[in-house]
Amino acid sequence: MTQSRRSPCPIACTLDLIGDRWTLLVIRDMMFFGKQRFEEFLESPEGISTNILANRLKYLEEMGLVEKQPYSNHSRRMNYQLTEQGTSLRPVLKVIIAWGLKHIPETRIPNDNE
Amino acid sequence: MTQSRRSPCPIACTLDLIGDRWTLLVIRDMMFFGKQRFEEFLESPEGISTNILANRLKYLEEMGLVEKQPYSNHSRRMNYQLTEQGTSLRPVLKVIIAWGLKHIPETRIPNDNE
DNA sequence: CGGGATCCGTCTTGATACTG
DNA sequence: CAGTATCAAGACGGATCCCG
Repeated sequence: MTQSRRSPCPIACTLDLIGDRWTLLVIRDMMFFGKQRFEEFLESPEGISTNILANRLKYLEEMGLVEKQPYSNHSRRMNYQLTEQGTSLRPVLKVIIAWGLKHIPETRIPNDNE
Repeated sequence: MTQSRRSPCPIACTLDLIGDRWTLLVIRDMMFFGKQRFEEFLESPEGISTNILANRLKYLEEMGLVEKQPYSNHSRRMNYQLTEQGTSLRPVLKVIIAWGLKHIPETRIPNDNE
């Protein structure tokens, strides 16, 4: 995952961060649905599997887009929250949503876990 | 490649189209550098390999984002051009460029084949 | 029970060699 | 020049296991 960059191009570098089929969906769940826990991400309709989710959360944490905090002292619950860096992706998500809604038939804003 | 959709979410569906490490770079080359031929895409600094490029071009054509035309009657040269659908991705590219420039160190607008 | 880690079969990726 | 064939390596998806 820590590949050296392919070029100085901001598109190439951004794709190295979030250019796959899952990462932005995890960020979507945090940003628009307020999800914070491992199990909540698993409930999303796309059906991410546990190893992929764990991998992406760890990578997002390493890249500084997500912060992990213990939920309390006495449980293993973890909270995953967007950092400021992560939140700054909102315009990217917004424009992708707009493009998808306009150009891909039968897409629509889903509910929480639909 | 013709997977059935994971959900009606516009983000998920858009990622199924362009959510990988190469597709948007090919579109970048067409949109901002005016590249049209197979060989030109190969010259980009990220170093896409020929089978990946052929695969992505074919898929983009199938999805209606790119059109392929013979360059002339007497050569095998092909021209790849963005369709209107493909061109409509410009705002997506723009916001990704802006995000990358701002949030990833040492990124910059590259020249043609740099 | 929640949050993973591990294993395994399958699918995808990518580098290279090869072809018309 | 514009791809296709081949093949190794890696990613994915699912199931299972493990640990507090």
